Amino acid sequence: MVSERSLAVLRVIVQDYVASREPVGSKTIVERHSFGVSAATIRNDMAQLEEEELIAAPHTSSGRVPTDKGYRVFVDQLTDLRPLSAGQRQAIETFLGQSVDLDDVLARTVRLLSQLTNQVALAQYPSFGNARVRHVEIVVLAPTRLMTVLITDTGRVDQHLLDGLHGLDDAGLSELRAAFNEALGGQSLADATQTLTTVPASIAPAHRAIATEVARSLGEQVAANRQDRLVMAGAANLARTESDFSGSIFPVLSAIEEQVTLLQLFGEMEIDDDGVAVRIGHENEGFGLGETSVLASGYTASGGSVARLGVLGPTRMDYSNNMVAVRAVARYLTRLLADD
Amino acid sequence: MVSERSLAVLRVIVQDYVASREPVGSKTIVERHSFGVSAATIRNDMAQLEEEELIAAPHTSSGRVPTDKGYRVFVDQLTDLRPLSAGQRQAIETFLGQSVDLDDVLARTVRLLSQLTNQVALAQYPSFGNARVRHVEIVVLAPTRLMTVLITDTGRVDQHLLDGLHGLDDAGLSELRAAFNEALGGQSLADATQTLTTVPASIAPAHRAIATEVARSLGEQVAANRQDRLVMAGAANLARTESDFSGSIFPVLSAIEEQVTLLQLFGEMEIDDDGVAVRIGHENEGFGLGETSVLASGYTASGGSVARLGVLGPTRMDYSNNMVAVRAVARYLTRLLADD
DNA sequence: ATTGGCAGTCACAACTTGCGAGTGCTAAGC
DNA sequence: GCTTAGCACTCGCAAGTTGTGACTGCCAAT
Repeated sequence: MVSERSLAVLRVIVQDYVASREPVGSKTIVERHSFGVSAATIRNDMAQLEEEELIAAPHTSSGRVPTDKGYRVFVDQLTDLRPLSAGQRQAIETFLGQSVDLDDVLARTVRLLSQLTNQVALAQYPSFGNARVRHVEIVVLAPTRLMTVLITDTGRVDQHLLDGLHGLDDAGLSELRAAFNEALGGQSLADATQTLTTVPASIAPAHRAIATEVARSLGEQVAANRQDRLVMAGAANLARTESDFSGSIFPVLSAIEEQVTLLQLFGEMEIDDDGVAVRIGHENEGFGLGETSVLASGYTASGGSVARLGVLGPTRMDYSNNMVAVRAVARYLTRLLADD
Repeated sequence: MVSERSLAVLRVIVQDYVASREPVGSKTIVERHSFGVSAATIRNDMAQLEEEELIAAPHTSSGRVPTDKGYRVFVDQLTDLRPLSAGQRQAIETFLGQSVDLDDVLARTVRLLSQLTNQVALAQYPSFGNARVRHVEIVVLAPTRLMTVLITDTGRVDQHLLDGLHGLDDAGLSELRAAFNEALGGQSLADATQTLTTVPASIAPAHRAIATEVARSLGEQVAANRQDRLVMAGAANLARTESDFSGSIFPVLSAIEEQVTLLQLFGEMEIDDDGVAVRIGHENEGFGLGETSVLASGYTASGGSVARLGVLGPTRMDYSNNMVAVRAVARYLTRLLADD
């Protein structure tokens, strides 16, 4: 079992190592922190911590470095995150307050978060949730090519191309447009999926084939709401912290370009009430991110749907500070998007 | 003046250096290429090239490396770019052919291009050009918050949020929706800007204030068509080629996150008929990209508007190969987007 | 349980050395 | 006049060497 003081020692080891990037030894600890005991005692505690695999020595007779397990214990012990400074709160409000649309809100959010944390920031687009169909538009791009546009009352807009269609005239187009809008307008997306299949039957035979295609296309758009998109900012911060990665940052950059991977990773993280979830180092091994940690929180969009946002960086990061930033931004975003 | 053979020597120096990343000496040249002369002669030619500042020696008595000026001469001499292999053509077609909408086309394009070149690939969204208004939608997100959506017949969709509005009921909303669609539908964007200002006058006084706001919002959307967006892929390739940059890749990554910068850079590049423009090294100094080269070509979108696409990478890159890839993808994209 | 002391370990930086690649120059050859 | 062989010279780089300093682990004393 690790003593209370040993945990305190772990804490300062993590803090000092994160701050200085250098293995920390017993002597530095007693110098920089007032433990009221001698270096030798600290050494005994460190032996305990090493026994439990919370810290490790990069090479014999050098200072110690936290292991992933050590970071985990450290993070789990963090309970009272101290709030942001007034200036930082101010920055969030002024920066996000000027957004013009959802795209803009999220773009600004990730830029802000990456600046607050000096890490890569990620945000997931909110899913449709219980949105309703606001309007359906069918646009002719070329004689045989159409685009369908689906607008929901949560402000999301989806487009889809259709090609290789024949025999559609202006009258038919009007008929289709009217029929789909009539049938779908105001319906929830869940209902719309059902309704869609019945529309083609009500269309004049001459255009029924096209109607079926359009229905299929819209169906895909409705279905597509689940595979959300992701916005990202601050990838340059990875280059700054490059030396925290054993090899090149190439695999890390590759991994974060794969949005699918990140969405899956986000999806696996369980966020407890109002908090921030943390995945550390090897816990992300399967995603090609074994040397990075991910912090995530959730925000609520106007439709009531919950989406994720967070930061990603080297295992050696300032967890305390970054958790505060992620939580604060998530909360503010929820407030901003709330139906006020 | 540089002799004909000296230029040939420059050519092989560039090729060998790009391939091996090592300064190339006179001996290696005669070994690997059949010039029919001895190393000493090559040395004389190299002295000529050095005189003209086309090559330089990293340190006394080591092989030579092309200067930016050397790359420039090399690129300008490239005339007959040999076409892509059949397999690569096939890859382009199958990969881009499955796209579902414009977002998807461009996302696939940059991914493809970054794979073909092993560099960072960029593509600019086509601007509205001479598009026409297809439909205007006004969506209520919350009692005092609206979203305006503008759809054009080129398939572009723009959204904009409005906040702090009061006194809008369902009837007013219908009136606005009808009035704006009636007034704008089918108009070119240039005309729409004028028309917009006249709409509020036709609205019942109770909603005129809101109508003015909506008109302003739509006006901004029309205006926003000129500041285009950019998509990007393959940033990880920068990490792969990291050693080609003198310091860290941090400044480079920072620079390419600034889309404004890149759009400006693209804007400054003049693309001659059906070709590929190249900016080398220090020519991009002002953009914080003094150690990178940018290749760009243009493609034509359905509206007839021309947008840019290209790749960015370290000065030491395979210009020949990459120019071929950029040109081929640009051409295919134009064909794909053409009204066929 | 805590402490001072001490021997032992090991990474790292500074320095030295030898090697090899490559150049520039000169004088002779075609 | 262009080309060539030969040779002295220059350096970067890798390998080997040494000294230093930071730590640890253990032991005996408090």
